[in-house]
Amino acid sequence: MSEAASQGRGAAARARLLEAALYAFATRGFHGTGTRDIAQGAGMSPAAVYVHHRSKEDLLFALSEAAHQDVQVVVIAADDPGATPAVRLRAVVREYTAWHARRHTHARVAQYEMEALSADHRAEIVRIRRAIDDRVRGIIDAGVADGSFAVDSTRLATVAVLSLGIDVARWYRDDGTWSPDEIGEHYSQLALGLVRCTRDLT
Amino acid sequence: MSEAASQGRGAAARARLLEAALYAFATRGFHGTGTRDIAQGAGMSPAAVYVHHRSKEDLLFALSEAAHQDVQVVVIAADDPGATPAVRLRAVVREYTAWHARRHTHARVAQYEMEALSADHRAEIVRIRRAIDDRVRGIIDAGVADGSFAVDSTRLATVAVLSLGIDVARWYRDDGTWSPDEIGEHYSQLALGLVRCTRDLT
DNA sequence: GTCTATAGTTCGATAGAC
DNA sequence: GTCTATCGAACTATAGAC
Repeated sequence: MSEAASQGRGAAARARLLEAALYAFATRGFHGTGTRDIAQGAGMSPAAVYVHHRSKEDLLFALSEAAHQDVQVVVIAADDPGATPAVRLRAVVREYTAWHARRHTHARVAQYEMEALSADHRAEIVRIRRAIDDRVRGIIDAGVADGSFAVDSTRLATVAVLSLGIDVARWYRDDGTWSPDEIGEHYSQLALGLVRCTRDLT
Repeated sequence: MSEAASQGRGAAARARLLEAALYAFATRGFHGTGTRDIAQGAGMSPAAVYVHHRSKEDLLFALSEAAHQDVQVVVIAADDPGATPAVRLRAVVREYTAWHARRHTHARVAQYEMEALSADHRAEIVRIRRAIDDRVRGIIDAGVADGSFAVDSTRLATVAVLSLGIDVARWYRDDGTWSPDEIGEHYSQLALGLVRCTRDLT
């Protein structure tokens, strides 16, 4: 067996374990999930978990970091700094919210299992979250500055807009009425109302 | 010792255990909390837990039911069915949101530990939640009907308005910038914008 | 009603064979 | 790299003394 094939097999096992941990953490929470659940979900023995991951918490961090980086990429891709604040907010809320619906399994782990992370790992996650928060606040600041938006508190409006997207991960079900794209579309309109946007999007 | 005093002492022990369980569940989650943590928090031995409560899950249900009933009472008290939809929505969102900030410990257990409930207990909680959801949707329906509000989907707007309040329980900290009342006040204004309320409150 | 002691299970993680 | 076997600790809940 070639070295590359061996690495490929190892990487595949590592990925299977991550996926099994993801579904288990999302369904029953970090503390409600045993390493035996994860191993069984990946079709391996409990001992195999520790060949590919240092600890159960390490699995959680890998999942949380990947999810946070993913949503950061989505937000950056959706945001055109040259556009008007209304256009920017609409695009960012649409994609941020749709992500939390489409990737609700990842989102649940990322948003609701942070307390189970080690202090170092949590600090790294907080760093990414802060970057996302700052970008959204920058958009709302710009909208208030140019008169597009009217809110009493930019910070509280930012928290509220992000809350709308985050909470989708709590209630979204795959067999629900709306698709992730529909939710993103609706919510981006609701967000413009929330900041009392008085300019159209052109 | 009189029978009344004995009952009083028993009730006090029961309450201490409930409070210890509340803080533990809110901080580390249901599965992250041991019965030893609860007993220690109440200043008792692990065995004493089972004199006053049937199981750990029974403690969770008692806390979740009390919290849900409390928020239902707050919502009903805030809602005057004879008032305009704008006045009703403003009052309900203000009190609902302020409750999630003021009672953020109770709210975290109620909103984020439902999966740990038994099927029967969860069904009872869902019943209360549905009544709250229906009341808020009724207000938004009334606002759309009389032209006060303009939303594409009443159901999705209802979910969004409730999400704003619920998510406060996730991020609120006692040492934060805003008081529960301030958050309720701000959020009730944001909610009126979200439903594109075009009538003033008089 | 509270305690000590513990039953019986499951936990995260490791040792060592292959 | 995967397995079986298992360690030592923690878990929920109970038994029985006082």
